[in-house]
Amino acid sequence: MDRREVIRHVSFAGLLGDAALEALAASAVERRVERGTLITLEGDPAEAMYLVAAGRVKVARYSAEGREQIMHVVEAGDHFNTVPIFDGGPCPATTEALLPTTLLVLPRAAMHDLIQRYPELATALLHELAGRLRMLVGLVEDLALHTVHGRLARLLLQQAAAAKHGEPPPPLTHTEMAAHLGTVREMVGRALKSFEVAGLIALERGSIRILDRDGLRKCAEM
Amino acid sequence: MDRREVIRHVSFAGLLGDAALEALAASAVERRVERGTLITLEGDPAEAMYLVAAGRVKVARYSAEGREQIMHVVEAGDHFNTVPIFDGGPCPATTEALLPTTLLVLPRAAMHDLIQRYPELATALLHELAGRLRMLVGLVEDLALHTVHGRLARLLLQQAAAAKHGEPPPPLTHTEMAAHLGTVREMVGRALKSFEVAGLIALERGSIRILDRDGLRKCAEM
DNA sequence: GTCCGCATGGGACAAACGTCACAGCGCTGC
DNA sequence: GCAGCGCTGTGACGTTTGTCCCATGCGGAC
Repeated sequence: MDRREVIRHVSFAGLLGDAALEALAASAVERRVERGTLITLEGDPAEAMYLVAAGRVKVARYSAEGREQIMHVVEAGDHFNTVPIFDGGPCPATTEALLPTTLLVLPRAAMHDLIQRYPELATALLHELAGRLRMLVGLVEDLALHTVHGRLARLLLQQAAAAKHGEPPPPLTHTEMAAHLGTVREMVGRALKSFEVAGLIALERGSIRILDRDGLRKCAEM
Repeated sequence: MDRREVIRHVSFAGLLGDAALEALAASAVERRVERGTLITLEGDPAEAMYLVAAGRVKVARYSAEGREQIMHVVEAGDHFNTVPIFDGGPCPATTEALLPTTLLVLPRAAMHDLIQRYPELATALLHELAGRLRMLVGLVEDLALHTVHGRLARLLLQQAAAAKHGEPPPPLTHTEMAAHLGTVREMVGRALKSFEVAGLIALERGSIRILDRDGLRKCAEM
């Protein structure tokens, strides 16, 4: 696919004019990576931010014992590693391709240059970063103020909502859900089981069907 | 104090030219609030962002049972409620003055206008939001991947580091620490006690002295 | 087919965490 | 002084969460 075509479909393209889009496309370097490729490592110096042209990327941190906390999953049209480009620090998280992925690499210098020339780009990025901040505030609230059951119920409801809005996210494994929820695989399995015996969900091979949306919402407040 | 004088001392003033600073000052409305005043409420529509000219403001979320999770404490020269101005959503958190506080209120429309006229302002805000994001990623990691002991050890080390860098933060009560750490008062008390018997800290009336910095750093990894 | 890796299910147990209750202490305001 | 309030200290208890371990099932690679 043409790079310009890709750029036209990034999440914040609507806020940019044609000239800015052209310039973005001209500054980007394409890079294809396989599933499992580590794109940035937490703590490494950051030279670029990335747009996902196709594929999917996981943004996460890891404990010394190897437990994973996912901050965000970046879909096609979205960006990552944006923070260090603007605050000048090292990469804040480790990022890994979850699928064969095509990236557009935007070097720091190029971004700063583009922002000078196309102020609309700065506005668009402010919008993006603000949204990301809101998401993270939600994640903090979840982790600090709710039980695993509550967080899981919320995750299930979110997934269901996303599925209705067109883009059906791939079914997550228990391990992946655990990494989103700040817990471990076994807890997810047990919590799902308890939702099933309570009649809130039906566990089918590889997928979960919600039977009692309101019941789940009750659980979500724990 | 003169409003312009205040604006000159906001954290990101260094990135702005004189004209932009003047314009910011001209757009701001001053507001004084007592300690304990709620400035924004989570979920309310947002009309403005705020600069703290003097005082201190707490940004937090609350569970249904009343437990508090502090996202951030805003000191003089810093800003808050910035997210909803740029992503268009409601206030993401409840904010409360911890001291008698002087605010500069920057209405959404004024900010958008200023950014059009002074693109440097957008750059400065990108820098700010990126830094805030990095902080929150750290908070998420803490909550998801570390025990209360580990988080507390880190908090003590941070406070000590901040004290060395000139601005001695006010000693926190156990309840306040708990709100930072996503736990409850009793846990903080017990964890401090355990650090004391381990010889890592000395508990003095109202303040905590670090005796074994390296020992604390070890604990911080839990 | 067999083997292997990965996802799942589940039991037993231990550690971490939160709740409740109560007591003491120091300060402020009356 | 004394009452009231907020901060602290502590013990007992139950819940939540995490760890370890093993068994099952499924699918792809060989």
